[in-house]
Amino acid sequence: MTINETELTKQVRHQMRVIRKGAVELIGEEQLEEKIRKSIETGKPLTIKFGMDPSAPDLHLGHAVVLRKLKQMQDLGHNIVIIIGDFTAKIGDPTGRSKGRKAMSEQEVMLNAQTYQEQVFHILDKEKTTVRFNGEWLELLRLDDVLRLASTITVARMLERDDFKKRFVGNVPISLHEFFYPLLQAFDSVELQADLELGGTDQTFNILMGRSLQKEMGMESQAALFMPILEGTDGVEKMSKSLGNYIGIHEPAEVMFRKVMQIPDDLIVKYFELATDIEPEELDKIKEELADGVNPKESKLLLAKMITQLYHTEEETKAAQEFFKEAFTNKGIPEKVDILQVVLEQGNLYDCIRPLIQANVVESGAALRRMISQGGVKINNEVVKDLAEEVKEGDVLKVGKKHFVKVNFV
RNA sequence: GGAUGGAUUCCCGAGUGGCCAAAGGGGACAGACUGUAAAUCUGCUGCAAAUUGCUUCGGUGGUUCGAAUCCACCUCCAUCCA
Repeated sequence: MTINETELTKQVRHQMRVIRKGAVELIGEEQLEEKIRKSIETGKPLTIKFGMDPSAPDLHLGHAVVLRKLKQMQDLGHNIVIIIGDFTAKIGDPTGRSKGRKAMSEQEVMLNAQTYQEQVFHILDKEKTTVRFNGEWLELLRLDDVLRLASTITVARMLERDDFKKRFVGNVPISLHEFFYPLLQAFDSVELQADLELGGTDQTFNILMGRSLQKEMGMESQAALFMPILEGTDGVEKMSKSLGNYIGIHEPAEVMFRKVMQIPDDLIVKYFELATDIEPEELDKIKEELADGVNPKESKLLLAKMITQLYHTEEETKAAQEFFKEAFTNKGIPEKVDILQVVLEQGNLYDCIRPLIQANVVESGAALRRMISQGGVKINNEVVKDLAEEVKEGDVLKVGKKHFVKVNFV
């Protein structure tokens, strides 16, 4: 297949534009352009690396920012390689950590990797994605290989890393083996001969290490593309499961919708940019409206709808919106609520304690008592005063702000 | 290897024999106000069918009527010296 120069240049430009869109930074831009040109000429796709730490198997919108970008590259015909860091999980990524992380068991890692893959393919095309475990090659390294790796970087350079520096200055322990995390994951790039690696800006150090290590090993350096970090629902910290400020991509539509509605107003635009496929013109319109003092709730409703719809069907999304409206705007009882099975003929709230704990509605009986004493528990929209309160078949309990359950005696 | 300081509840941190389920702050949660936003105010924050009982202050054992607090040993961390 021959292709003329003008057409080639056009295609290269197109690809570069797709790649750059929404990214914070692209390092090795000319090299990448050259690689893409070659790829089009030879018909050989680029190898694009994305590393995943199997400690957090629940994917959320923060991960989705990068994954959606990968999908776009996949659509351009490139080869996505997901590296599951089963071996590096033994160290634990020190990124953003203020203390060391406990090593995970092999079983845990495998289980997480499994869950992770299932979720990744909600976004990525399974056929065009390769999944590899870095234990495959890292386990084969000999001590002299490891020493050679370690010799490519100095302690001073390592300590430039923000998280290490903070810990060092703050007298928080840094184990020597943690220094190997960036090195080993850089070695993954060497092994794959990656052309491009993607990650959040928090991965800057790690990914750049891949570049320098490849060069050290006499191969062409990968380009590095950094995507912005998405803040969680608290609007301050990076979205993460452990901070509890995340919106999981597999969460039920109602939960997803509610959580999006919860984000601070000044994050609305960023969420549109990073978590939806909104057209630039439409986003401009929203920005204008926000500036004109239109109630941000309106744009947020649109945002919630768009995000929910990316991961759920249209009906589910609609139902989620109805649920939100009824439960929160109207402070009523939504139509669709979870069923709480209580193994008894009839009873009172005491009998519901165990089932409620099991259903993860409350943490403990004490927590339920606390909420009752503060007026946070309702039966059929009536505030409950104490635990002896009668509960009848079909009653709807509202516990706290967001839990609705219908009681079903069995 | 030596010297010193340290480990407290989700996090930070006070507590050095009983008044300690443990100050204060952060976070989380609940209520008011709202747009389930933000800000603010109030409450609340080990468990248990609960004026009481049970389990918690790095681990184990001890002293004592009584231990987060005293003693012994152990584990881990930091700082300084080598």
